[in-house]
Amino acid sequence: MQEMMLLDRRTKDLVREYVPDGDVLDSITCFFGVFADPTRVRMLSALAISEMCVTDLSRVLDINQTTVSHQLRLLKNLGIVKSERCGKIITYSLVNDTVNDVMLKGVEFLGC
Amino acid sequence: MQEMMLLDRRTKDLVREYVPDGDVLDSITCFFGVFADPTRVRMLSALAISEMCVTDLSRVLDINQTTVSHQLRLLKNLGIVKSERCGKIITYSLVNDTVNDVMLKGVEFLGC
DNA sequence: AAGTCATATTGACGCACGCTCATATCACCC
DNA sequence: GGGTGATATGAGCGTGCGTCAATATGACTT
Repeated sequence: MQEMMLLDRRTKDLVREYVPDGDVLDSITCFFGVFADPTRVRMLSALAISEMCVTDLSRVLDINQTTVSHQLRLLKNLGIVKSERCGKIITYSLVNDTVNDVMLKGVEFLGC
Repeated sequence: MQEMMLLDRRTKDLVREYVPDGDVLDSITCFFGVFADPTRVRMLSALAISEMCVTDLSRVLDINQTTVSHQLRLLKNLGIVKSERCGKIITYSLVNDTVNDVMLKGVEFLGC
């Protein structure tokens, strides 16, 4: 009935200090979950090229308008995209470049 | 019955050229999906501190051994972690630093 | 005010995924 | 070979989530 760990005390302390948990962990998983869906990745990649309105996104990517609207609201709530109304057209764009950097980091790892 | 797009032809071409699809898109979403789960993020954060065996990971993070083993297999299949057997102990570690970089990029965006 | 286009909302459905339990395999030591 | 600790596997379960259809709201034009 052994219950020793191979880990030394110092490593254990580092783990307890640096491994995220609670709200921080939630934020992290939630953030990366954004890029775990093909529809959102395509939308964000498109927005990285140019700001766009809902209808154009829907047409150029061939995704249902309802779905695009749905996902844009989600992305906006997470502070990843912003919107600007101009008459009846609402244009969406990335809040900043960090989001695109993250995607590129992923592509870098994948080597494609 | 309008069906004009606001997008110019050039932007449309860029979208068709640069927005990922097919296998590349699958790889991307699959990769980021790894970080969309709290258990995996905790495991990877721990492995970023030090290589570890299954049991230690399980104990130091308070996660069922079975769950740890399942997730490690998944991470190994994706080329994110590697393992080295030494007797009956199998030590797992990150394949390279890029994975940790990705997590840090996420944290950078979140500002926490 | 009516018509049309742009966008948003709601609800229902289906599916993928992570967790857990039970069990199996593997390696070491006496 | 039997016992024990370490790791892996497989099946079942619950649930969260993305999509779509239908509908609603909003804004402009004539």
